[in-house]
Amino acid sequence: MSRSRATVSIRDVAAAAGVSVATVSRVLSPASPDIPMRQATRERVVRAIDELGYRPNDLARALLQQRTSTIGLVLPDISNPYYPPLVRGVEDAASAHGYRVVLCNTDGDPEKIAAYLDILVKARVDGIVVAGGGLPQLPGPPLVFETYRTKLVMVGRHRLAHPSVQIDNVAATRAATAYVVGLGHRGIAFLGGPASSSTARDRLLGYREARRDAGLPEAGPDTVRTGGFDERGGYHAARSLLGGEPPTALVCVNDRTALGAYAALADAGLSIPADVSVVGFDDVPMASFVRPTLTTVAVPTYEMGQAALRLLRDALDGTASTEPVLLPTRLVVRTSCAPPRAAGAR
Amino acid sequence: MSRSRATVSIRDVAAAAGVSVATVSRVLSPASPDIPMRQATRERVVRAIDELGYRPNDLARALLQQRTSTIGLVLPDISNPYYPPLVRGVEDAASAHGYRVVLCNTDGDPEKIAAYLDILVKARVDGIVVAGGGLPQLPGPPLVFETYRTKLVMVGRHRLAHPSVQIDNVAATRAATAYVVGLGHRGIAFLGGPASSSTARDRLLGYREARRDAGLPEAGPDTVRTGGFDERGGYHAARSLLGGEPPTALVCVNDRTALGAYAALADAGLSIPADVSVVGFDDVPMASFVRPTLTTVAVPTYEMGQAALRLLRDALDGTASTEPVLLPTRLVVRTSCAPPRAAGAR
DNA sequence: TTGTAAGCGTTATCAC
DNA sequence: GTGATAACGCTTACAA
Repeated sequence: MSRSRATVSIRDVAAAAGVSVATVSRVLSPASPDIPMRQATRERVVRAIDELGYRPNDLARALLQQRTSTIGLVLPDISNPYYPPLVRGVEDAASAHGYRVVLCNTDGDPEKIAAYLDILVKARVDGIVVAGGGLPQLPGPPLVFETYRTKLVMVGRHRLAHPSVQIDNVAATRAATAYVVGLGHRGIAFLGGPASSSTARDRLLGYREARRDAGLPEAGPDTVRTGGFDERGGYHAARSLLGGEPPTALVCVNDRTALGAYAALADAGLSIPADVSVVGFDDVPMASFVRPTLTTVAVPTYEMGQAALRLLRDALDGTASTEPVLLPTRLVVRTSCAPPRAAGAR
Repeated sequence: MSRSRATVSIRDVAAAAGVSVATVSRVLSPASPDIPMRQATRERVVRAIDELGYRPNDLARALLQQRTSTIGLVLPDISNPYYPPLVRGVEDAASAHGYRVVLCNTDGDPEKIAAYLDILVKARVDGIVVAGGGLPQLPGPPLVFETYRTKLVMVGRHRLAHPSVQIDNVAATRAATAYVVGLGHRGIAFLGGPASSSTARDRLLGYREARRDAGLPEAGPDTVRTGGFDERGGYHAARSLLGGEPPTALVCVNDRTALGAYAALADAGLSIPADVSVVGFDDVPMASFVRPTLTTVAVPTYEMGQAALRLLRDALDGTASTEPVLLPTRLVVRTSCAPPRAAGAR
């Protein structure tokens, strides 16, 4: 009555049911069905819980059990359309196994990354999924994670001894490029992606390898335009390429870049695929709704998220390998590519 | 040495520094600078912290202080491109004020919503931001939130006595429709949005009001096509509309729907805006990169996220009003609208 | 079948 | 200036 404690705790339930806190705890325990208890007691406790609207405090439980059932998800920017499916993959798998997900947008900024990792360790998350890189730049060996038994799983390329989910960017881009080569293209440019990104570097490498496979000359600066990862970057990269003799095909570092190129091509009065063929990467939802529909490499982003959480659970069980898990990509042929106007001309 | 405790705790630091745990706590306290302490002591503690790689346990702190510095963010689906900017708005503001964000995708499913709210209460989050509705369908009065002093803030329309951030969907769609009316259009259809969504209903209402303003006949089923909120929904809605006498302008419930309509129009050999004008809603990033660029209503999504977190902080301070905070929208005129081919014909 | 009590890692209130 | 110690809300031996 006087000075009632703020919220409802297990003690209030115990008092209301006329039992000890241990008994209440037993009713709430996951092993409850196996715990011998008088039926009447159990019912009294359940009733008290209902009436008081009691919700057990997970903090206290976590403190005792040394696990929070919480994981951190660290990525550059959820606004990048590449990430939402990944996030859902992680979250769906996480919630299916009783984990909560703390979202951390870092913009790829090493300082923000470091700050978030610190926060997550202090929150004693059971594990952390890191997508989009940025970790290798961390100062010093991250033994903090060992100290607090925080498991790390990476999505994408990295140089650390942690489990990871990846795709073969080199092979996928090589195959995508080979596809336009097979269509008869020779003037093939590569568009977008900052050199600072290992993903972009891998895709560029795949493009170079495909050129070599096809006996095309080494790609020079005239056929490779680096830039951003987004529509704007693709737009400007494509524009700058259209100045000289325009290529007949564009291999883009990702779909956003490709969609930016679509806009640049339209503005230049060039038609896809009659004048220029375009290939993307990622297969974002828009890829099948632009016209012409975009031929692109489908990345199993959602599945990568799921796989990352599975790896995290394995790591928590002590049964995780640091051997990267490679998920398959697939070239989705749609309508943005066609043979060049005058195949073989020149 | 023997049976060393698993992780490093404040006690280990105290032992290493040869002080009491209270002293370590004082060094770590936010008020540390104001606490009188011998410089040498402080230094010894700091050194011990560094050497042991100690990170204070936020759970223990939270348990004691009755606040977790964590908030829940409940929304239908992060994969819906409308949400990422909102999420970033919330998260940026949250992290700026020391809050962690737990992400909860519900697919709008009442059961998932209820389950997540329960989880969040058990996690003793300080507050919850609910976007995308679905709450009113919860069974019974949510007095659990009162019991555990969990503050709720809504983004979008709702019928609950909680603070909220909203936009005026009716007025915005009315203005957008008035814009195409002003261009001379009379055959104006409304596309997409399930009737179950209050947002969709509001936008439809705005469309109807604009028709009335313009002296157009009440919209019948032939001019209103409900459906999904996404590209697919827009595509099919537009297709079904193109059967009879096609409208000269399409007012779409959102940009995804509009982009779906773009595809349907292209497939039907109709050109935008020569044959049909299109207006969207939301101003997602793609809107300025499709060709023709999409005329649409810009929604300050990121700012809404920020505002939601501000409201949550106000609520935690006890200084929040349940009066909805209305953020302004803006019609962004681009190139998807033009006067109808034969203005006034018929 | 149920209760008592120790302890998870902190902070805050007293003493000294 | 610094140190004991009692909470915070729970789970889990161990007793009864």
